[in-house]
Amino acid sequence: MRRPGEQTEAQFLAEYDPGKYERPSVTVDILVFTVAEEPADSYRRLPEKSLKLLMIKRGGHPFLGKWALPGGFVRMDEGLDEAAYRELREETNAKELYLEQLYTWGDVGRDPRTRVVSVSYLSLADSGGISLKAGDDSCDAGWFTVSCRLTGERKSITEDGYTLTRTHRLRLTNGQTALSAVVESERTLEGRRTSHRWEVRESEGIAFDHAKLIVCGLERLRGKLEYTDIAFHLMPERFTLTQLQQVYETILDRELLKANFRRKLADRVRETNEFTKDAGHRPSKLYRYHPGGDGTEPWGEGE
Amino acid sequence: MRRPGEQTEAQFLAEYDPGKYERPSVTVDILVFTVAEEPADSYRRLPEKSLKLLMIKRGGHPFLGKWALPGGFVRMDEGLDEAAYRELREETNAKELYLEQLYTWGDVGRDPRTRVVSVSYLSLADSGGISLKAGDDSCDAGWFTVSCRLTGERKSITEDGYTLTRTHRLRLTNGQTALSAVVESERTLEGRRTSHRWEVRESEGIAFDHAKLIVCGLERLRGKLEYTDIAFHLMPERFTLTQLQQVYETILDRELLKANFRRKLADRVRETNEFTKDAGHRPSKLYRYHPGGDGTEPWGEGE
DNA sequence: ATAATAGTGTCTTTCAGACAGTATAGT
DNA sequence: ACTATACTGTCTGAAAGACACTATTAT
Repeated sequence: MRRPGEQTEAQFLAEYDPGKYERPSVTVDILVFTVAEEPADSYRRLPEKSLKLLMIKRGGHPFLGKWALPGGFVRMDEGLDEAAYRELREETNAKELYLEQLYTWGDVGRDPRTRVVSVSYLSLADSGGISLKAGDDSCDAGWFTVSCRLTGERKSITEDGYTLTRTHRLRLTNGQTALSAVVESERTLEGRRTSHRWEVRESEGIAFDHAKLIVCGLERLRGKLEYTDIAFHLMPERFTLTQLQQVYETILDRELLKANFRRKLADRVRETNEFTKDAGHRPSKLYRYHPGGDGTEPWGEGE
Repeated sequence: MRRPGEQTEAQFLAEYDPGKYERPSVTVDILVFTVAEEPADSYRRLPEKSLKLLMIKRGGHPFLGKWALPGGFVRMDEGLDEAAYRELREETNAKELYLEQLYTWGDVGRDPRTRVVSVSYLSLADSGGISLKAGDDSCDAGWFTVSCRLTGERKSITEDGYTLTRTHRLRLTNGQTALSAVVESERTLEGRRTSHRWEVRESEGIAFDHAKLIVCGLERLRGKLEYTDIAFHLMPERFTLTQLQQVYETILDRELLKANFRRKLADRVRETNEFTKDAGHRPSKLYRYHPGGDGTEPWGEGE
């Protein structure tokens, strides 16, 4: 860096020694969500839906036997998105998944091995459900039903601002396996300075700090659901409007009024001539996604 | 990773060799925006405002003499946000800046020295303008007036989706120094798969791929302006509603109707007993930010 | 008085929310 | 006939957009 006038850029690059400084490792971690149908209670009732998240059982240290998000180290010759796609292909048989960068986590102590900076991604699979690759000798993958509830909210006003602390209880279940965690989100305003921190308070069965990546990603998924067309990545090619509404309701964890929902999504959807059949009630028209909608897919990356 | 049963986690960690794999470097790059007043034309007219961005002149290779975003390598013992704050303090005298993570850039060839993954941040300074540190021997910092215009938009419909290409012309000026770039954003939908790429087509005087970080960050700033209270970080402690409106207009690059603007922001603002004076016209009431507003600062990170 | 900005009132349109009603398959 | 879902019509109130109007200071 010093005495730059004495070197051309080409000389500088030729003599550059990348080994001079110690560096963090860089990984990608991917939140793969899907909405799946639970077995139906009765021949008439529509099946319930639930939100699922793909987790991988760790086959090595650290956190041996705990469950982690799919992901891994970024190689020197691949971009970040590329690495995320590669990791996805290593775990699943799906090729065409939605993928979007979420947030980058780089706290100092978050991996016991060494300093790790982790770029998290959001991925969505259609409710047909993608198939998982047969587990290698040392690892195992599974879809976990996600439930995340706000269990506490505390706002304390200080003289110069406030602190808003929200406590979330995350539960992941897959058959007899149950994982859980308590994650706190703390938003502070002090004068002009704001900060937002996520902290894992308890974590049972979930590796690393992945519980907070999950809770944070879930909030983002909910947010984006309301102002983008992201939901269609969770749908099969053809679907009924009720199915679409169920996907919204499942993720938002709240009921919506049918008439209003249909009005709002009418311009993002095109009807087909097909109908469902063999349900215990009136058949329902099938629709396809129609992207042109209103054109206002809002800006940028990351959101 | 192999034969995990033979080792405890403690043993594994003790023997872990972080030097085994080659790793990327990790940097932070910060977009520091502010809105500044241009010198007034007449004693009566209100001064015009313009959006400014902090840039640093490179004092070493690579890109010697070009202008880059403030930033630098993340140290092994500091978190990402911490690194961003440290870099900001190294360049400016401001302590209390708004800081928010934006996006992480990790294309393979983006730095000629070595593989660099760069976490970009958005920072806002109030229009009082923060003072810059005296330049070191080898570098120089300055506020550049930002202008970014959409110069082309092309949508091509394919059989299975579409491609939307938008071309932006970015101009940065500071006195006689003028930098410019052409940045393309390409959004593709093919069946279920979507992708979004940013590409720098031309870049005059701007180091690395920073032109695209700037254009992408600017889009995010515009987006967030409309649905968060982010704008108040650009305001001094007390301000008039017209000043606040000017900040919105400057960033959005479009005029707003006064009555509607005031109605919309009424609940985020508290009046004081003070007024401006010595303007060539009716004095204006001064306001303060009132956070409680509607409480709906929407979710998560990044976003 | 005048120029320039400060600030208010109100009309219209759009849209979200709520809810009541009709339609139609399968058993 | 009955059940469960499919689908539509319409009322209300809130908010966005547009615009016209009044108020107040320094020169």
